[in-house]
Amino acid sequence: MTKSLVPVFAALADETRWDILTRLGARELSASALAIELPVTRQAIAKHLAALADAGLVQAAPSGREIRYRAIGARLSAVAGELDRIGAEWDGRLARIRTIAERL
Amino acid sequence: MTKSLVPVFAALADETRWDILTRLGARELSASALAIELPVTRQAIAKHLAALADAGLVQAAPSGREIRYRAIGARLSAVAGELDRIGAEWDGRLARIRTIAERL
DNA sequence: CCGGACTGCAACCATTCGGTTGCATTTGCT
DNA sequence: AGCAAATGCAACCGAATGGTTGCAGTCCGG
Repeated sequence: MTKSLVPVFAALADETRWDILTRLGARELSASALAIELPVTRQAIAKHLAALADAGLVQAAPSGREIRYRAIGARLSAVAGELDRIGAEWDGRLARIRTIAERL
Repeated sequence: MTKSLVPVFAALADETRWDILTRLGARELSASALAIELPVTRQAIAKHLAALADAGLVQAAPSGREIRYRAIGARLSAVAGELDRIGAEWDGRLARIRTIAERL
């Protein structure tokens, strides 16, 4: 496993996308609704939502003629878990090497 | 606080950079040494290292005429912590809203 | 049933970005 | 001292990316 993670970070590596995410973390909103609050076009937001949905960070909820989105915190936490694991592994290995070096 | 995080994700949003990071997580290496193992130029790697150092994910250790780098796992874990916190917050709020909605 | 609100698709534009080549500079080792 | 190895800087290139405008399609409400 260990499937890339990179696409997720790519999705998170944009200020506008974070703006969208934090709002969706507070309440469900449609693309048009977001377009009113943000300084960009609705189409731009639609693209961002597609990217976020692709990364599993957001979920679409069709409701009548509009589509509301909500942020998936669990996804973010899962990524956090992987990151923490990797970080610990790095520090662990380097510490082990240092120990060996000091023994010489 | 809550300073952007975005630059860090930008640094992590590249496959080559992860390749570099994982190798530096195993052992310290110089830019030239990395250039031998990876399918890109040394200059490209130098740029990546600069970006990673900027994000605090890597630390330079000058040693004679070469500069060895090592991955900073603690930094990654710190970011993981922030992410987890945010994710939990999102799910918390949405759950609270759902509870209120069901009470109607 | 028809008009307005919302979404979807496509072309296009400017900027950023990953990567390369080329050259200058520093620094260690014999 | 002098050569080889390592880094640094700069210009340049193609592809990806965030954003826009414009238009076609869909779907609820009076």
